[in-house]
Order: sequence, then C-alpha cells, then structure tokens
Amino acid sequence: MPWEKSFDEKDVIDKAMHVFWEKGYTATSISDLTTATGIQRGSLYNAFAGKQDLFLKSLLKYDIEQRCTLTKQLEAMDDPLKAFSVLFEAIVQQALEDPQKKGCFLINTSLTLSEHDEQTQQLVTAAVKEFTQFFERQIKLGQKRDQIPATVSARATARALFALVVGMRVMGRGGFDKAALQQVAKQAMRLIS
Amino acid sequence: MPWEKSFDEKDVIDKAMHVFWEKGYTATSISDLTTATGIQRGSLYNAFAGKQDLFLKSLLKYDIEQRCTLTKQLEAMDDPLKAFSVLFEAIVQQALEDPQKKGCFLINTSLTLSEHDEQTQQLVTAAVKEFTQFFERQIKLGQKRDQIPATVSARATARALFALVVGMRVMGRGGFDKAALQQVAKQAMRLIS
DNA sequence: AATTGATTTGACCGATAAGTCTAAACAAGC
DNA sequence: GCTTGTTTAGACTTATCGGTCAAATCAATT
Repeated sequence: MPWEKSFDEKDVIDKAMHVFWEKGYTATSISDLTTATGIQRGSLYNAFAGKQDLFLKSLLKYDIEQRCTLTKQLEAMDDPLKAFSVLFEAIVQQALEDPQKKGCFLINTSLTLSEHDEQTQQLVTAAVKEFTQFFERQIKLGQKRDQIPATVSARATARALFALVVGMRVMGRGGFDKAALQQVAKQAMRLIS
Repeated sequence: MPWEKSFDEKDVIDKAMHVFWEKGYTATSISDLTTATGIQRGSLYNAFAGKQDLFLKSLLKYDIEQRCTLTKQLEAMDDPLKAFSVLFEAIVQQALEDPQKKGCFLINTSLTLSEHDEQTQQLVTAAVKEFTQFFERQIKLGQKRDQIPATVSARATARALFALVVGMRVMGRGGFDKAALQQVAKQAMRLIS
C-alpha cells in the first residue's frame, strides 16, 4: 500500500561520491550532499545510516568502478609491460583531464584515515594491498615471459611502482604539468627494464 | 608603562605546529590550540591574526626547520649518492620513529591546499619546487663526478625521486612496514645507478 | 474515491566552530 | 601607592555542523 522510493539510491551514492572525492569527508557538509544529490536531509537519513555510511558506500563504489575495473582490464591485456605503460599513461591523462584536480579518492582518503570508522579503514587498507599485489603479479608474469629482467625484485619493485603512483597522483593535484607527470611515468618503466 | 608578553611567541608556534601537523588544519580547533599552547583564546587572537595566520607561521617554521635544514645538510655532504641514501634512510627512520605517523606536514598540506589562503598555497608550491630542484642539482653534480650515469635525465629523474619521496611519506602513514619502505628506498637508488 | 503507511519535507535540536569583547590582572612611571 | 595602558581571561556572539522529528505528501490497495 505504501509508496516506493522516488529516487535511485545508486544515483545518490554516485553524486555523493563526487562531492566527497572533491572536498574530502570533513569538508563535505550534509547540506553539500542534499544540494548535490537533490534529495532532502530527512530522505538522506532515511536511506542511509548517516554521513559516514554514505561515505563508505561512496568509497566502495569508487573502489569497484575505478581500481577494480582498471586492474581487471589491465590484467586482461595479458601483457605486463603494455599494461604498465597503459596504467601510467592513464594516470597522466586523468590528472590532466580533471579540471578539479581531485586526484585519487582512495589515496586522498588514506591520508585522513584517522577521521573514519573501522570499516572505511579496512576498505582502504585492502584496496592498497590488492593494488600492490596486482603490481607484483604483473612483474612476475613479465619475468616468466622474459619481458622483465629476472634480476629485479618483484615485491620491492611492486612497492616502488605503487609509491610512484601515489606520488604521481599527489603531484597531479599540485602544480605539476603534463611533461612532469610523463617523465615520472617514464622513470617508472625504467624500474622494470 | 605597559607590560611584556608573558609567553614566547616562537614557543606557541612550535606547539601549534605539532597540533596542525598531527590533525590537519580543519580538524584542529582553537580549543585544541589553546590547550596545546597553554595560552588563552584572547591572547592567541591578540598575538596572531587568526587560525590561518598561525597555521601559515607553523608551516613556515616546519619548512625552515625540516626541509631547508635537511637539504642544506645533504648538500653540505658534497656527495650526491651518499646524500640520496641518507635522505631516503632518514625518511624510513622518521616514518618508523613517529608513533603518531604524522608523515610530512608539507605533503599533508599539499593534499588539502584548497582550504588554505594564497600565502599558504604559495609556500607549499615553492617548497615543492625547491625540493625537486635540490634533486636535480644533486643528480647533475653526481653526473659531473661520474657517480651517476650521464644517460639518466636529471630533470625527469629528479621528479621521479620526488614522487617516490611523496609515495614513501604517504605509505609511512599507512600500513607499510620498515621492509616495504626500505625496498622503495632501494629502488629509488636504482634510478640513479 | 477512501484508506493506508512508508516517504518526504523543512523546521528544529544540541553541540561546537571561529572569532569578538569587556572586565580583571598586571608591571612600569609618577 | 596611585595612575596608566597593554595583556589576559573567559563569557559571549553568530554561524554552521550532524542528526532528529512530527506533520504533510503521495501511490498502491481496497
């Protein structure tokens, strides 16, 4: 007899995600969220447990849509060297294309982990871990195919590549231009050749 | 006839610096600052123009005490390879020694630049620029002395080393252990050998 | 069309933020 | 020891925060 929700929950999460991504958790107010999503305060609290809950769902969506999708695509290429160059080129592109210079939602969040609940912390930790493991898998695959020298340490290099990705995403938010980011990307490739 | 200030302004800035460094600008309240510094609200506003002013002075102090001091020491070593290894080892050490895992105040700030005034933004931008230039100078010096291969691009490698430093400082705040950071440091050295 | 009951709405709440202001505290000059 | 003028203390102001709630709204069932 009652009445169905008049808004799409997925849609709300997507809009909230972009606000959180751009402004960060603390700097985003509930008013920001109601404005961005078009739904009212009460509806928001009816659909979600609170601000932190909506943030977690936003971050989860980002993780699935961005990191998981990208690494899956790269892994499907079945060509580690190509995958790496595509990945680094994509990071350069994303940094240049985004006028708001939001960077990476996960990395941004990882720098303010203490202001979040345990679930969010676990999500970030897991995402970071899986991302470095992706690097390690690809390096080992490349070595098996003699694309990457067997002399390089897979785990150490994976961590260095991860550090470079983090560095690039932070640099992309600051005053670094296309050339600078491309140069870093090129140096990253040097680590696996 | 009047009466001298009963607190040391430098001391207040130092104490405020550690609070801002640990909690970030927004998460630090005036009450946090009065508690940490031991002076009262009114005195604080009498001595400083406001929260943002005190933050800028804190960041400036950090920049002078940490970045400037460190790079000067490294440059005085007059041995680029040694300087780099000392630098990266220092970053590992600092990450491990700090129980609060504050990371680098400048890099942390660079990720929330939008919430600061223009002066602060300029300070961060300048510090970042000078830091990459330090890398570039050292690499060129190393090449002149045949410590570093002439084939490496000084500017590109300088930027990559900077990216690695950023990555390491972010990783140091998260769940990465000593071994992981040391491995990244080692890979950084590979870029200049 | 009347009934029904969850959704929606926007006013409301207590807490806390940054910043202001007045009155008390104080040391130097007379 | 009184006057003087700055520092200090902390109550106060205004705004905004996250979150709640009761009343109005609406579509499906009857």
